[in-house]
Amino acid sequence: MPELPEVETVCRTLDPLLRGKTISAFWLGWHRTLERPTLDLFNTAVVGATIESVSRRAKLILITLSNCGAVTIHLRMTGELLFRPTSDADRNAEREPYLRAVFSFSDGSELLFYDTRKFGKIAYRAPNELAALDAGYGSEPLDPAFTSERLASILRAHRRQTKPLLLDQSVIAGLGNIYVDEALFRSRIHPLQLSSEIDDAHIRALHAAIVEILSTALALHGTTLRDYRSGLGEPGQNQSRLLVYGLKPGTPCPVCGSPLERLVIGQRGSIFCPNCQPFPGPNDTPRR
DNA sequence: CACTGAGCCTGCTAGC
DNA sequence: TGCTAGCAGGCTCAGT
Repeated sequence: MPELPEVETVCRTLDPLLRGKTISAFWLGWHRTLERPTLDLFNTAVVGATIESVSRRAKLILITLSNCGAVTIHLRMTGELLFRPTSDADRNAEREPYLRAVFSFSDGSELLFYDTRKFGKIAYRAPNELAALDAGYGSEPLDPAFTSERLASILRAHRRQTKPLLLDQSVIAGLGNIYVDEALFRSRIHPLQLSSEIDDAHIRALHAAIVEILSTALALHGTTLRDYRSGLGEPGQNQSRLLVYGLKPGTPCPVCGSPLERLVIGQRGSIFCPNCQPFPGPNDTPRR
């Protein structure tokens, strides 16, 4: 599932390819893929517009148009954007059933949106809607402003279980289930640990883990477990770096050998090592 | 405010 | 081997 590094890779791939292109037509294959506004209003806003840039906010792809509005695309679980230099009749025959939308450009190229599970969303945001959209998202973890101190203030501003807090896009933008499990494992924090009660050393470890994991994944063009592909159809290479995500409960911890455990937290499967990531009980003495 | 659960979807897999 | 029930989960919304 695409998280920050995967979405960023898609944007970096597509930006040079789409800049300056004029949208000549939009085709919609599944009505719920278009989130807003109506198809008529979407066409009015988008067809004839020229693309200024492709960028990312949280896990959202922003295609900024010449009218200063933007097409936003959320890949959710299985969405894929694929650029094609020419309109090809048999573009991807076996994938055709999952083609949900197509942007055609005036030079004959096109941008295809595939999405097996139909969770992905395309929308148009008028210029005056973009500030509110941006304000709805929290800190970008790869922004230099995301320091260990910033993370500490975020964690202490809430009294919540740490994993759901890290997944909350309005608090920290771009983290998903894979990278949160990996970051908690590396920083030895139990996913249910109360965010306001994490000590300084663990906060520093968590900050370092988040930045390191995301930077490495980005350098390797993302993690491909099944569906994820860049804007040119290339898989990422980060999957070999995952330590615990995807392992089954009972599997020996890669660090200490204890059996890993699985919990469902906020409707998301969570894998962790009960020995490396102990849940701090009420009488627990502070750990060094 | 924090948390829970339903709903959206369909391919894959575990278990019979 | 073949079938089916349940799992996978990002996000929104309603309810406690």
